[in-house]
Amino acid sequence: MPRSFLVKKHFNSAKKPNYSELDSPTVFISPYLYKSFSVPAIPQPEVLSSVAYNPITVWTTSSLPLSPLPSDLSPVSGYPSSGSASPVSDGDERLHAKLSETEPHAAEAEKFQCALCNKSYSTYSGLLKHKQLHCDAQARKSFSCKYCEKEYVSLGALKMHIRTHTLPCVCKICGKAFSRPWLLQGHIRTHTGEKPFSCPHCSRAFADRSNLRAHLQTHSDVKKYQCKNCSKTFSRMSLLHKHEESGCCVAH
DNA sequence: CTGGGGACGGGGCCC
DNA sequence: AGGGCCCCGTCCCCA
Repeated sequence: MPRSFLVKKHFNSAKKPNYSELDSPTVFISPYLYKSFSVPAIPQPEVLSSVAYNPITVWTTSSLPLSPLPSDLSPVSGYPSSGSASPVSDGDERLHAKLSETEPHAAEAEKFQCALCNKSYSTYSGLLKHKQLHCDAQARKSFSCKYCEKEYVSLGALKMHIRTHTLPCVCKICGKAFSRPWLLQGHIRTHTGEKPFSCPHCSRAFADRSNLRAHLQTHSDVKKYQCKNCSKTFSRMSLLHKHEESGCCVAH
């Protein structure tokens, strides 16, 4: 289940909360976040610099079946290089890697399932965290959000969640508010035009790392998301979903 | 209609 | 424990 399905959505005009109605104190982002204003030139962050990529990667069907991104897209965790037909997050790979090191029984079990909600996790620690944040909360004292119906077993988790309501990080330029400082940082780039994440294959640059990742898919003949029926591939899951819903695949 | 970009949210992990 | 960062995923908009 996509994580974002758990998230409260704002549609159309309602997508943008009326920040003036928020009753919690607003904390303007600290000035250091604006340091980049004086640097219009596009820096190359270490994590996505051209150095981090293979100089030119020709993504062909034979060389990169379904995960045609450079394996070293992110020097932190690496990009999924699995040939699996279904997208596998590098987070999963990290978990699996950790699994093999610390969870000897996980290899056989494959998954750790919550007895209460049946949600599965690839690591025991993941399951534990899930139970702490969600299911065990049902049986223990929980911290309830005053803005919605969500409950958390830890105050920290609740505080983090409440930020999505209070949006304490406010853009000094346009007044738009965000739940987390780094979201504001990304937003500020829309004002400054800063696009630190450059595509190694074309001249495009992006303000958002995730958008660069999606863009990289467009350079691939075989993209990450494949239709099970006609084998056509798509750069984004949403496009695959549209494709499937369009009735292309009769069998579907 | 399709594909791509912009923007943003939450979970997971690390420090 | 809490904050920061990364990643995945989604929605909206536009060409």
